[in-house]
Amino acid sequence: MEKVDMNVNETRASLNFLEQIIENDIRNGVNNGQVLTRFPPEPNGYLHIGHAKSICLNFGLAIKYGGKTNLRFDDTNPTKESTEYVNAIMEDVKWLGFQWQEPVLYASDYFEQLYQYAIYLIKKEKAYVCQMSAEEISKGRGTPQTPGVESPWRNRAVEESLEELEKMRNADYREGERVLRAKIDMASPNMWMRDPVMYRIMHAHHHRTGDAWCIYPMYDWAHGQSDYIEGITHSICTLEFVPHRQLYDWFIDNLDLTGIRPRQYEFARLNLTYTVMSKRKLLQLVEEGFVNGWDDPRMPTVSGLRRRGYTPASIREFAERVGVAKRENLIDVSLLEFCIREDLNKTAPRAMVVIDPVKLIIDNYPEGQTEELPAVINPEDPDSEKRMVPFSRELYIERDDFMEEPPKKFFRLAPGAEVRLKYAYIIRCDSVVKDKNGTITEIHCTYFPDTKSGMETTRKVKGTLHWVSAQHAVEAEVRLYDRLFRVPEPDNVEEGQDFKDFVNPDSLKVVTGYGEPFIKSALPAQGFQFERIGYFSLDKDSTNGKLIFNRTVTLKDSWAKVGNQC
RNA sequence: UGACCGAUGGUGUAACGGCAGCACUACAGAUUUUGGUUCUGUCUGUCUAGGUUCGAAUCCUGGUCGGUCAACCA
Repeated sequence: MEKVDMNVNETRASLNFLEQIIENDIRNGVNNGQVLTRFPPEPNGYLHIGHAKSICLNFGLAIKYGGKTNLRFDDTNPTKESTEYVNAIMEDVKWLGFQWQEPVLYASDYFEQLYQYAIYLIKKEKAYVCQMSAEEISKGRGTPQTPGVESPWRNRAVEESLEELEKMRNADYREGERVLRAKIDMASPNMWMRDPVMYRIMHAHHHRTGDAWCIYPMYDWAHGQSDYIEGITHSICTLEFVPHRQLYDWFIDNLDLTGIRPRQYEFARLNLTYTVMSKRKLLQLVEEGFVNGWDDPRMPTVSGLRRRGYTPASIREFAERVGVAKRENLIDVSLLEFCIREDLNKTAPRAMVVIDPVKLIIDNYPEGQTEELPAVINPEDPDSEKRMVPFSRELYIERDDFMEEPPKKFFRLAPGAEVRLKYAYIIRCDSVVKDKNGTITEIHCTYFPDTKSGMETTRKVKGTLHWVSAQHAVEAEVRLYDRLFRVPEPDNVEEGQDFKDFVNPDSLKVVTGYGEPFIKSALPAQGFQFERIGYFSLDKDSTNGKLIFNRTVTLKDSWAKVGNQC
């Protein structure tokens, strides 16, 4: 007995508030200790990193406590929803590594049941058909400080409301002419209790139910009931739904339901610096051509992150580190970047690629000679295999790796300086050739044959450079991605300013670089690390037979640092 | 100035009446065939005023600050 308590206390120390709630419920035998959560996206856009947090939470909780998670599409507003979004969402959830309880569910599966529930409430005199206009209803609701006024239709006969509702369903009315309202309390301090709308008329084609319905339930009249029908135990949503909870409970109470009682809990949604997270705004970026689609690698969408080289594990880790609480937060993107670096560092194959090439010629290396030098594919992996890298007299190195007049702490190549070429020899720079504009076109060096990689040598160098053999190099089209926004809080700019004014015009650059032949054979491995340049991944796109890489410029990488130093 | 939610380093998040801890960031050092990785260290924190208590980040009261709510969106 004592031992159990101690264990509880020990594990408790690291539990978030939702885990505490669930453990309490299990301990108290609530729902026989069953846990069934749900992830309920509206299919009106692609999932973003904020949804990923919710997914990890809902699925993670169920996994931790031996439960299941439903995937339910909250498809109650046909004008905004589509099958394209449904499919994209399913793909993203699967890609993140989670399995929902089959089958996939839809709020629209319950339209008939909801309709019957509505009849029940009308008969109980807890709902009525109102024929005020949207504007009148809104006005009648009052303000948070002042009570609203009751609708003149509020106390109409039950039979009348029943008939009206049927007429609504039978398309006897145009949009806006009738709504079904719950009869609660027009003076409630909670605006959502002032006779909220349950059904509205929409003569719209639904992506699943087609034209079967012309009345559609509102969120509040669909969500809790869907939870109940499915037997959801813990219905977890974001903080802005806190005021809805009272209504959520009211519907369930007044329906006199006797099954598993779902409970709503709220957590703070994710906010990220330099990132817009609202679906509405992301849709604008897509529609107005700021990006090339929902899955543009600069987008904070799950599909965008995927194309950018993020792994499912890194996103799950991020969700874990971000934590769960009820206070507003603004997470630094550097945490997300840390998570992908941490993952890729352990798993990503390495290769050398030169993005901004300048030719380096080793004058004392025999013309026409080629050597195959062994290189480690992944130094973090003890079992890593080796690849052979061709070496010859003419190489490309990074333009930034050479400075004619180096500052004091510059460890790389400069006139008279010595550096090691990774996996190869130590070289010394003797001279440079420039074109008429003063741009360096060739760097001439001497190599020391007795410094070949693996040999003992007394020569000490501070710098090591990556390189590719000019004649063997594979040409690669490289896409460099920077942050989409220039400001930390694009969601929160000053009044009168548009978040789109802060889109970074340089967020995408396409350049041609040169890579080892190895990268060609390693296709289509996901997640590359290029020596000293940073992490790359292969994009799905491949045009003109060229290799396309995503470069995550915002990831920590010394290449960018050097750029800043100069 | 209605109701509700919240307030712990630059950023997140723990501590549930008993030593304010962890991670990210930043900076410094060590290692390094890339300035990466790895390792070590440093800086910085309980919104405020009272109260309860041997003892308060934690409980109570007032204040301050931030957020949410008046769609026939979700």
